[in-house]
Amino acid sequence: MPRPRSPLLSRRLIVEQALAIIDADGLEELSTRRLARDLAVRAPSLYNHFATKEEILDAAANEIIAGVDLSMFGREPWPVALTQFARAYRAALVAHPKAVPLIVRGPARRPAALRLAETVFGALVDAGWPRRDATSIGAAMRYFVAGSALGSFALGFEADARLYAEEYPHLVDAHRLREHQREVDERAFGLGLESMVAGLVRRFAALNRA
Amino acid sequence: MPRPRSPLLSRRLIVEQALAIIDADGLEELSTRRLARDLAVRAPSLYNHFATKEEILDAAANEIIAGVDLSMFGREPWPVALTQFARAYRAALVAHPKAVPLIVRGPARRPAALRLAETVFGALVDAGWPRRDATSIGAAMRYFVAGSALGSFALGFEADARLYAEEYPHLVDAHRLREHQREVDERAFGLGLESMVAGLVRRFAALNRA
DNA sequence: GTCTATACGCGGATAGAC
DNA sequence: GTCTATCCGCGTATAGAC
Repeated sequence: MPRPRSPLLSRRLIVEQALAIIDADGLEELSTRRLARDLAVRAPSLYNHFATKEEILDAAANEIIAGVDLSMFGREPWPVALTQFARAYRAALVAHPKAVPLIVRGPARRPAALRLAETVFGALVDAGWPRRDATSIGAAMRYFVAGSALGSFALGFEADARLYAEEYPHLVDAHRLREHQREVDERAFGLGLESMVAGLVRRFAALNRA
Repeated sequence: MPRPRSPLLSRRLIVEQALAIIDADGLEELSTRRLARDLAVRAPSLYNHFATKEEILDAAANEIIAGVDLSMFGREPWPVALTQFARAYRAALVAHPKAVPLIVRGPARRPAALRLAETVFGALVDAGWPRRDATSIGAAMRYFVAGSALGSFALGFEADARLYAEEYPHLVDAHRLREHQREVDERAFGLGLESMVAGLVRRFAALNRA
């Protein structure tokens, strides 16, 4: 098949299909050959739209971050906005759990990720936080959200009860964590998030007393 | 070279070299060929000691977790112990930052990781935390520590000042984050950790008042 | 029972025809 | 702008020397 009348591919089509493959079968299964096959072309054609596979992954990561709701900043008091943001951030990552390793690399030059950083940092500074603390809070949020979305805590344990029974007495019920995976992970995220924000509120008050 | 008099390889040697390669050049560079070359053997020889490459990675992950100090539990009040543990946990992961994706998978059947879970969970329950909350706290700690060790916040930003100047006014100084990477990331971890523990102390007090 | 030699299939990427 | 052909390196698997 020589050059077609109208392009068979586009950056948008490629990114969409890449995300679909990642969501369905994981990052390891995303190969240029597989991606091309699902788009009904040959692998080298992809290189007319992206210089490397890396660029395709970068575009997919930007797409995910672009979906994070940031509208609470400037509309809610900072502790409320921060909590809502963390939940929205986590929701976006959990919607594509197999793509999380991509996002953890940082904003780099991805527009959506830079806009997110700008918004969160700006809102905290506007609320009265020192710039240095605002940076720390933004970073801490990313640590916690990314860590929670990267890998389930509950799924890290085997379903085999005998594994724990003898040697790990406190973990006698650990084999049941998998059954309640969603609930266990969301409860842990909620507890950690609320605790961290409560601690920040205390610190903010102490800061303004001084 | 036929069969040598004494074995050239051992599980310990292989795991040590694997960690050295990961630390030096990253997970992607760890191939069986590279690993074998650095050990002065041929790649297939590795399969006499490990069934798959996956098993080698698993053993490396266990080695890292085995280095986490847990002695503070049962010796310090739980808020102090939890804080010290989180710092020790992070230190172990930061010593092998490129191996963090391995550890985030959870304890599975790795003895050192199971011992860690057993110790942390047991200490919290012994201190008076409900089992469900103790699970959440253990999970939240893992989220935060893994997220912080997985990828630097500071290094996620480019050193190019022009990237931020026009479109992201609040990020005018973001290009300098890289210069102070260690300090920025450690300060953020400390702020998040102290805030979370402070919030947990509050919650614990409320729990015991009820 | 440990290592060597060798082969297979698949990965990312490039050159050049059309 | 997509194709064919091709390169190199990866993990895996098996046969056989000793």
